[in-house]
Amino acid sequence: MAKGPTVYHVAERAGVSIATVSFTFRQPEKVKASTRELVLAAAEELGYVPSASARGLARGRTGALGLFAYDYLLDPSGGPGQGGPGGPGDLSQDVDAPGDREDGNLRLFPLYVDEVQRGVELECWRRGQALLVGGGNPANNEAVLSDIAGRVDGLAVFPRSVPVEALARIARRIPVVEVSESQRNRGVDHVTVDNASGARAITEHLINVHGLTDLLFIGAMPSSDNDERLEAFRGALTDAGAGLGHEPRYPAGSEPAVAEIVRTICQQGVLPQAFVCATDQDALVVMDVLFEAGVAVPKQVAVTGFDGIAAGRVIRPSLTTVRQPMERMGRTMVELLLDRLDHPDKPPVELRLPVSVVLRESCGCTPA
Amino acid sequence: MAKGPTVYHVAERAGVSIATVSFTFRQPEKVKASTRELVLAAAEELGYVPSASARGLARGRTGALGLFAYDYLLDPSGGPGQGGPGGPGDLSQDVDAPGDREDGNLRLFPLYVDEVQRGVELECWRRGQALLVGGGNPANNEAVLSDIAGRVDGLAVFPRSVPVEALARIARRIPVVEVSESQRNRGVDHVTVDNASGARAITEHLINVHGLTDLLFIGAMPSSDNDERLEAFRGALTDAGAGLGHEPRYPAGSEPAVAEIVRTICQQGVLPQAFVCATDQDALVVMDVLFEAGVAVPKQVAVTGFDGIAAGRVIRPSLTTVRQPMERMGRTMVELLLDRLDHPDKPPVELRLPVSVVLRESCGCTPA
DNA sequence: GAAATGAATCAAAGCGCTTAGATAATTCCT
DNA sequence: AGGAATTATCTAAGCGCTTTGATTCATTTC
Repeated sequence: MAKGPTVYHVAERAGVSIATVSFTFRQPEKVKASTRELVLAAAEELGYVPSASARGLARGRTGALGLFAYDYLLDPSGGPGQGGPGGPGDLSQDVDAPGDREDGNLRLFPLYVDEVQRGVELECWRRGQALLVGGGNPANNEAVLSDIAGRVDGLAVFPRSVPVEALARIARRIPVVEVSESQRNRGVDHVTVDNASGARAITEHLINVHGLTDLLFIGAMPSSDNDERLEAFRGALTDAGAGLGHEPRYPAGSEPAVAEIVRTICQQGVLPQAFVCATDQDALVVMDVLFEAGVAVPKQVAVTGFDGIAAGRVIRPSLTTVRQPMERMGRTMVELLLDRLDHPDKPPVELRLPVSVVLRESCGCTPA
Repeated sequence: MAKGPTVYHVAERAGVSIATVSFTFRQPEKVKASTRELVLAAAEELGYVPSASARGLARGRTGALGLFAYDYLLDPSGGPGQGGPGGPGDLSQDVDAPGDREDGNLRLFPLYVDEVQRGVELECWRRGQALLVGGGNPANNEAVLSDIAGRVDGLAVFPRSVPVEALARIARRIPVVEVSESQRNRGVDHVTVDNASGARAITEHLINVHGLTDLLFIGAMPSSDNDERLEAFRGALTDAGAGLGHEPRYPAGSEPAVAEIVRTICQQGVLPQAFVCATDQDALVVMDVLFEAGVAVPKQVAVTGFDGIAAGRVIRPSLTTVRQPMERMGRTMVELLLDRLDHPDKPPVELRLPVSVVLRESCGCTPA
């Protein structure tokens, strides 16, 4: 590509100074209409496109926001450096009809994070904000993160995608907002959901509507969200006067570990009345194993999830779950970031968004 | 945010020149190991994050690729400035269980473009490439586009998201790759699929396997892809010695127009044996209307689509279609872009990727 | 031990834009 | 008409980094 035209070329062509060219684009009202036309025409003829690098350097702001989107599907361990592959491989078979796999790469899409990402994108677009979407790369995660940080004015990150120290380092330079994980990274803004209410509501539903009291809580990865859900689960059980027939099996450590636990339970024939899963993904794993073991859901055992991912309404039986407002969460992250840019000194924000219980088939309800 | 540390600060702290600092990050092997440690330590302590703006300006490259992703769901007319909202509103009800709507904003996700976008992202991440995802905004589309163009070294665009002239203007500065629309924008690289083979194969399937000959081709938006599909459809019919019992209803102009046409056909009781739709989205509209009209698919009439979007395997009956390798297409776009950066003078490339027929329920087949 | 060779570091010139502050061109009054 | 008050434009100083060519330092060779 021939090096493109710059302000200098446009200025010369229009017979004005480079300052006027700049003003024409950044503060049109400061330039006399006739001059503006001149400059615009020159720019048009030359095919001038302002360099964002130069602008960013001069202004001290890049004008873009960043999203660090670790790919949980490539590395289902729940985060970088926490374990190897080996995850929802066979699981996706339930969802994707055979032959629908893309290049042999089984994928379960969109996931929770994907929908949040969608929200971030939509909100940025709505505001005409440039958005840099960075990808976690199991290998050189930190390098990528640092690269992105150097390109943006604010950064949105997903839970456990980044080591705390690295995040803290970035947060010293630019605003950072994290979704979930309210406990960690106390210096940065957070967007979370009301895990407690959700978990309590769905547990009480199982108890009150379906008359189930022997419930087992299970989940693969530890996180503050999951901790809160377990806590509320316990609370609901206690309040209902029901004991813990089955001890929670959380954190199981990984999805294969969850599968193994459920498999063992099936073999020993000590099924609970319901599996209350920490996340939808966990629930999918559980249902997968139950299916293999010939255990009928919800007839023999109920299953519930948490998140509201798309796959949950696709599988049979469809998954009763607690839905997070994922798109809204993404949008909110953008709002917080932009707000923080204007008010760097406001104390850290932690927004909790409401959730809603979605009753489907897996708990025994039959939706319309 | 306090203005962050720069090369100058790091250099001073480490007792070297700024050049050495730069070398430490860009060409580590040129710097003596001991010096490197010194610099790295200083950078670490200071929390130094290199400015991408400055680097970009100095190097003449931003180091990022761009994706211009017009949101077809916000504006289902198929492109900016082609019509208002009003589209798959009720349609998504088939897919989303009630209560699953997000903030009243019915969404059908992921769409064709979303999956291609996914491919672009994954490939960029894999290569550690920064990716700027720009959003089309029905209002100031061109401004946004220009802004993005100024931020990246290469741009991937979706069909009909950008007026030809605007695209041409950009393409003079940086490499551009477009997905589909092989006819337009002849100066830029293209990634397309073998529309003809796909359309022919699925048509022949209807004819040979299901013995249907009275087929109606229908689609909302005109595009070179759809043109090719219609062409192949006609060819298959001719070769089979079957006439056109029903004239193609393409381009219908919009999704509501498609719905209207099908509705009329139902009322007049002149149903074809099958609706061969230009896209999956068209097929979903068709099936939606047929359902309302009480026409059984595939019993009374078969329906086929083209694209292979996720929704197609979710609805009942599931949609027989021609699957495009969407993720691969996205990945290919990135490859082309990077390749083009190294070889600016190679003649324009047009890659055609193969497609595959996916037989599901809507044609009368019953997949495993 | 001096010259020659190679390695490591540095000085300095931009990259294309923004934006004070200075200057020039208009407009408004009296 | 002449000067004050505006308005429009320009001059010039960076913004933080990369990179060439020069310089310095360390090592090798005769």
